[in-house]
Amino acid sequence: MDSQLIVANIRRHVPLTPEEEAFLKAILIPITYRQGEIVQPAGEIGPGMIHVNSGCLMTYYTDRDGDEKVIQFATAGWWTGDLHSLSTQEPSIFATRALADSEVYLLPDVRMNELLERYPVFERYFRITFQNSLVTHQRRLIQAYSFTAEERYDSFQQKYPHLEQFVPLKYVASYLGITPEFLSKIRRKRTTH
Amino acid sequence: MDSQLIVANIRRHVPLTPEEEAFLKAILIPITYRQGEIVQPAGEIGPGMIHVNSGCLMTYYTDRDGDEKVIQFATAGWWTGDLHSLSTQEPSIFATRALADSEVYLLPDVRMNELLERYPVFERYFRITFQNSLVTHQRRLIQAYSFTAEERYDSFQQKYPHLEQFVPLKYVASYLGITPEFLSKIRRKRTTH
DNA sequence: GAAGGCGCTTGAACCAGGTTAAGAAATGGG
DNA sequence: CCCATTTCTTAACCTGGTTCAAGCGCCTTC
Repeated sequence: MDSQLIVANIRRHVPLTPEEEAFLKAILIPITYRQGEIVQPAGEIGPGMIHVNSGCLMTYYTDRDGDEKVIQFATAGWWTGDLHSLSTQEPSIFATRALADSEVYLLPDVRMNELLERYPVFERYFRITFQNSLVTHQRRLIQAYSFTAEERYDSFQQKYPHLEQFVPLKYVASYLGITPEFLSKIRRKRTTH
Repeated sequence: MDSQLIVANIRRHVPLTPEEEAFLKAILIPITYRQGEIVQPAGEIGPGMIHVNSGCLMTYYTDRDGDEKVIQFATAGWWTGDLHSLSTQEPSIFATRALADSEVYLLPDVRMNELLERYPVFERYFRITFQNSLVTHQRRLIQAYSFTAEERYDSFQQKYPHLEQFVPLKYVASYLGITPEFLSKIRRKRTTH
């Protein structure tokens, strides 16, 4: 597996010395998953941050009725991981699963702390990353409250142009906060003009 | 105005040397607002991060229909500020208003960048702060999609036990993503057993 | 102290989206 | 290749929440 993507992504936000880059590469653990495999089960303490190199992961949780509610999709270049579990060391309520064959790098919790302590440039990098992610989450919250399901579907299609082709629609519906049946209605309206 | 609270809040997450503390204090600008005053209008570039020392602010935006949609309330000890406007230097779509007489510290954008460059401990502090805020936002997103309005109202009352007494109910309704009329109905059901 | 103006409530009609159930289409494993 | 399971769609009906319109209490302000 090739660590070009992750290093390039980091360099888009902060400069890295050869030493910093080498240290990062040394602690990253490459893992591959087949479509459908569980990357991280619910109920365990999150092992660390995961960077998607190729493929697609989804993070979800199982609600009171046993339905799987999708929190986010992570495609190439994205970070995922249960931040709450990582900072409190409590078991995660989220699970993560590969929706396609995927290559990821795991940045184990303990190693990440080492990385942050030794090289503050990574504090900066993650500060910026979390800041950006916060903006995205704020926007989704606004959409959840003031857009209709159909508008959210539009915006999903724009944000993830390829996902709809290989992600089961029931997960897309879940991500949008609607039932698969209602997504079906929206899609029919689209195709029949 | 007294900077004990903000320093204590930062110290809960990272250690500060006297020098770091002094520099921070030197660049913070204390401002007070009367109830109802605009802290930050929409359409301007965000001036920086705002830390609430006392009182209460609300951040909202005005949607297509001219309705004010509340994004968040910020009480003593909270940071607020338009992260998107700050990082892109685009005009903010959010406005912030004081819901009660309030004392805040403004950390101006340029000064914040200086602070982060000189003292990486603040990169760490904000990394942790944004990380925690991300967890909160994730949770609200889950609530928006899988809780009923009534459950969201419960959780609002737990999170902000005092707010309901002095915040106009129409803003509470907006924060919950419902109309004032429907909040009224929920409340009636509560009081009449 | 009358006249607004604003925030809150009420009720009735209405709609976006959910529920249930059943069939059609796709997927996958032996 | 075929059967079993899962996923997707359709349709009829249901409900949480909205919209609209009116009334009420409580500040202002003249």
